[in-house]
Amino acid sequence: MSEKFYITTAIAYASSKPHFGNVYEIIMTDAVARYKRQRGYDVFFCTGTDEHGQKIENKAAEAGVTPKEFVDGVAGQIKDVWAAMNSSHDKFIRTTDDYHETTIQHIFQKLYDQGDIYKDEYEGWYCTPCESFFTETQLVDGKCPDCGREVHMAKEEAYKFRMSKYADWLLEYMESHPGFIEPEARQKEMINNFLKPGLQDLCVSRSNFKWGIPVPFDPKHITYVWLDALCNYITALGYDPANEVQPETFQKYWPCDVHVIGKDIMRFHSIYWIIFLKALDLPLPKKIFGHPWFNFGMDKMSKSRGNVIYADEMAQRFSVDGVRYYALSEMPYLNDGSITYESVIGRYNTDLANNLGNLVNRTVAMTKKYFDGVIPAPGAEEGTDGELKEACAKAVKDFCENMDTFHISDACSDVFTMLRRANKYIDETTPWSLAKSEENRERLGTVMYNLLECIRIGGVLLTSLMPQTADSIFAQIGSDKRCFCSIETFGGLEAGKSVGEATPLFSRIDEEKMLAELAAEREAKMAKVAAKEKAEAPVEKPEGCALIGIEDFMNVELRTAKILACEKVPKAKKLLKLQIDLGYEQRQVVSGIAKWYQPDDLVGKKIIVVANLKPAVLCGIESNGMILASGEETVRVIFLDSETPLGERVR
RNA sequence: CGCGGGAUAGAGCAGUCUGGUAGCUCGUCGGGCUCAUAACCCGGAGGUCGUGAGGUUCAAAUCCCACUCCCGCAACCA
Repeated sequence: MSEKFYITTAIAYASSKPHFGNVYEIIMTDAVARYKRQRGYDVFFCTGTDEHGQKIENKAAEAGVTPKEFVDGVAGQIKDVWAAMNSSHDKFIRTTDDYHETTIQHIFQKLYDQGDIYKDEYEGWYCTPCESFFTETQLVDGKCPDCGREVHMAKEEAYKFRMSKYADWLLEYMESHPGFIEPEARQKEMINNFLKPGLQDLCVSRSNFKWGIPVPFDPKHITYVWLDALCNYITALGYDPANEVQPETFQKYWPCDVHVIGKDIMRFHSIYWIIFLKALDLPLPKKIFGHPWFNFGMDKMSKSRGNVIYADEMAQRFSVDGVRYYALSEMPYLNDGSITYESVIGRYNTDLANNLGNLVNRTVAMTKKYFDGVIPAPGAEEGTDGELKEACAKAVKDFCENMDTFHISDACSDVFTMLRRANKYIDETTPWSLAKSEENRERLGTVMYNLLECIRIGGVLLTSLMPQTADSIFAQIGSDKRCFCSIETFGGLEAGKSVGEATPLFSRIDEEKMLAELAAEREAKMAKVAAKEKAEAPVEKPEGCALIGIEDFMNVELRTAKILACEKVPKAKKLLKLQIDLGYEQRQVVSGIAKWYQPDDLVGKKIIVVANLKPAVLCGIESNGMILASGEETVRVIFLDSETPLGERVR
């Protein structure tokens, strides 16, 4: 019986259609899954959608549909994009699937019964009109990020998971299991940033919105995202703590061999997920791989920049395999990759059309021409035949090593190095010269055979990266020997069979022309976005706050002050540390305006401060007050006339 | 002094663990070939290997030390 291999992607959040950056994960995971299948593993490849949460609830409300209707639509789009990328997943789980919801309730109950989950209070900033809690960092100017109104400290009952109980065990586990998280640097990040400082208990329920899985014994609460979402990896296999015996699928495939995730959610997988599993007394996944992201040129992709690239739209231009190959070959192992149309077209033309496509085309065409399309039997080894064979053997070996360690772009280049060697081999052997005299017939046959065999080996390797292209290669060289076992030694291709039609695999792209088209399209998109913004801008009247009496206002003690000294807070990106003079006393204030003001430019300026604000500590530095400033995207401090006396009350 | 990764030709990267001629892809310039998709093959130019006339060594991109700058993670707009 063959060895199993369970591989997952993170489930995609069903709030909007995924763009090219989001699609890398499914392509990469699919490539690994296909590769493992080829190597004879019994693979289970799972992906899906995360469909609960407040953001979806809000988006649905905006769209005027129920949350379920909303996620049905987006999940459909996501499935379509996955299909457009030719994903071969075995399972697509949705967190709104009934078996998942039931099981999550059982899991919640079990963890509660055994004391890992306990009832507590959640404390945070609460916006009453929005019925929402926010963390410190979510607030915008100390106000509700959604409606801009005042928030206040409030408590709400909530269920928490006792992470602290498992913290020591996990630290010990991570430190004794190098390679558990890859790339290795990410494991260090987790240990140093989260485990060593100590773990906070995690809030696992919410009661301020409804769209989620109800807590079974306390239905006014719903299960908060991470417990719900992460458990998809086991519910998808049929796990349920209520089962006497777990189903065969679960027994067979769990534990997971690798969770492929984006580096941004590493923390949830490597800490919370592992602890949940420990609490459920289940075996741990063998590996978590955190991949980087694609940026557009130097920028993050965003709608307002007009640079969002959708994979399915790209596929219309560059074909599915063009997109797959680009993503796989261009993404670095550790750091973020960058996508530009120049590089997409470059990869496509150089590697796919010229190196691969043209090699197949010229080889098949010559086989047709010189041997009537029948694959000749090879004769004695001569000249650089040995070098070609060595190049093939090396490619197979390197490719496997790189695929096994998720160095996908290196694996890509292993194949193309071999193909380049084959092109060179044609030049070395000059089949067209050999074809001129009958006495070279056997040599010519050997050369053609070697080329076709080399292409076949390439086809086997490319099967996981570019499935459709591989199909086409095998059709053209007239072989269906596609298993890995057939390329362990050179010479698996069967002589005597007929090659197929020589059809170009990838037709070259006119770079200038396409870039012009793309530029025009982008401009149109930008114009649309700009027009939309313009149309919306004047309408955008702030909601404002509730009316207050003069006494409320007078509770805020605003006073004039002068900046005596100012410096950057060393380790902070956004903070400036100011020494201010109120006339009657001097104080230190920390303000998040470093992005807009140079420290020297502020010294001597007069400003307004909130003088009776409770002290706070930011980045380890105490702040006693707040400087008045306006704006969000661009912040402008409110400066006073230089004649203004210090310490005056502002009203 | 929060933790980690990095700086190598115009661009993107390998080489660093295990010191010993600086390499690959793209681009560029020149040549070759004509089977093929103006493709393919060969050659040239282009590098103080971030800085320190630092340290160790017969020998340093590689090991050690100091510094500068970038990036990731964390923290942070009172």
